[in-house]
Amino acid sequence: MQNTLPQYKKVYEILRKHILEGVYNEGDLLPSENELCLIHRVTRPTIRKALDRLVNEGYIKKQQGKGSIVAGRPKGVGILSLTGTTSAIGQENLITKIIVKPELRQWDKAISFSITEQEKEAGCIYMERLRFVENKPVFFDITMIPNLNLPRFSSLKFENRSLFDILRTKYQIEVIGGEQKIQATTGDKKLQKLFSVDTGHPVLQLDRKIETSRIGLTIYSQVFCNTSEYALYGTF
Amino acid sequence: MQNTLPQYKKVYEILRKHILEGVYNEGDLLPSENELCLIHRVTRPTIRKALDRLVNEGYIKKQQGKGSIVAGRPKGVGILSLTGTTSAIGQENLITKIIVKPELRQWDKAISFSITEQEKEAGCIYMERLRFVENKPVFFDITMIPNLNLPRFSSLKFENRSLFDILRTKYQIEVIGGEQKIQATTGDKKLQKLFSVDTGHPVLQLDRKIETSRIGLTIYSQVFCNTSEYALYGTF
DNA sequence: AACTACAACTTGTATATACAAGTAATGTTT
DNA sequence: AAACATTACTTGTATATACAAGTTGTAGTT
Repeated sequence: MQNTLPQYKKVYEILRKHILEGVYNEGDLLPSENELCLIHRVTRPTIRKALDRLVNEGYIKKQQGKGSIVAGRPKGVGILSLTGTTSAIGQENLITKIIVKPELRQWDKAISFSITEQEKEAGCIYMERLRFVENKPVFFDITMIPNLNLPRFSSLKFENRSLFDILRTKYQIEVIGGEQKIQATTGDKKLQKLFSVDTGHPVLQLDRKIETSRIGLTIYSQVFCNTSEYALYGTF
Repeated sequence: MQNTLPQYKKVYEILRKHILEGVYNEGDLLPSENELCLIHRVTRPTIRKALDRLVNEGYIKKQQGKGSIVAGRPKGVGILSLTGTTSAIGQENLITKIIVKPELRQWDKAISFSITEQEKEAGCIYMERLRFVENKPVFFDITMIPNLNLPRFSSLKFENRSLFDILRTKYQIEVIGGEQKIQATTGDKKLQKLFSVDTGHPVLQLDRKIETSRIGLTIYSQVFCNTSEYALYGTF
């Protein structure tokens, strides 16, 4: 039997999708909470829980006496404050090429965060992806996930879906926090080739440790960005 | 009669204060939701609303069946999500040298955000500061503030105080949001000299536009970081 | 025409209740 | 002693209800 999502999450997913797909546009009012109750056949506290989350993530703003105003694309979602590359750039502009398909391997020695014994034993699902913005390689992502109870994960298709979308919808795993280090470096030979740049070209490097709602499941990610044409952008 | 805070906010304020003051320490469990109900004489949904906020801001983490675990330090600090350099590094480790004292001048052409007519007319208070971490130059800040009703600003001492502390305490101006661009570059000659690095040394560059609670007052800032020894660190 | 008061909406806060689901310690059986 | 089942906790989800407070349009008054 499939884990059924709680109602408020279902509503959240639907509304979020509708906002992203333009069913509601920036400045529009969502249906009132009472209307949403009727539409989704739940009570107001449940609707409000879904809306709270949309507010938190910047999809809508609420105004007492007026309604829920659609803010458009999520704000505050530059790659700096968020977890995924996709959410930072927007799915439509981002083409992904898998360099290394998800595979089980030992943990890389070069990881800049320390991992637990449990993670070490479980091994690591490793993947490398190169992401293109307007047909130019801009991001190179290395993702490492401990192999803990993620059935059929390696067989999933990542081409143009966000890793975190998949985790959220398929496994009910959500990001609850994390830490990151950021620095300017000169990429190594491999990176220079991937980005088609000269030796000494400055590259942005982000090392991230991303905690999830599943206990013990921490995702490690390393992102390199060629910022010479596309600077990272974010709000706060 | 003073605006009374809603109950869930009162509870939030109390718990937050207790966490910051060490009444509860990192790893401790908060009293259970039912205990908190008795303590604060409210019902569970009210307590849960207060806890939700603490979770959102990273003060606690919840685990079903177990309890609310105190996470300790406030999250979301770190230069990437915050406004000032001081708040990211901590005042005690940061020594500041003024390269260009606050002076009135025309706006720099090189500013990477567009400014309004009003700002242009008012002119710009310009300053440059070099910041040392453990006696090594790590940050170079350029700050530009429109000259709008900030009496005696130029005569203030900035040596070891945060700009934003001064704005808050002297002028009651607070940061309400902003946007930033971040990229990896190779610094120019001037920067290489300031940082004592070779040509081609990668440097992190942040361009920021910081909105304040005073209408029309937007602060523009450019920060260069030599991340070769001190990577920027942040949580989210 | 301009203002006022009201009515009908909206979201915000709070209570009371119920059951589901996860955790941990305890007691029982093997 | 080890494995299992029970129990008493914890947080998670959901409903039903009530009233407060802010917004907006409308009808009535000046």
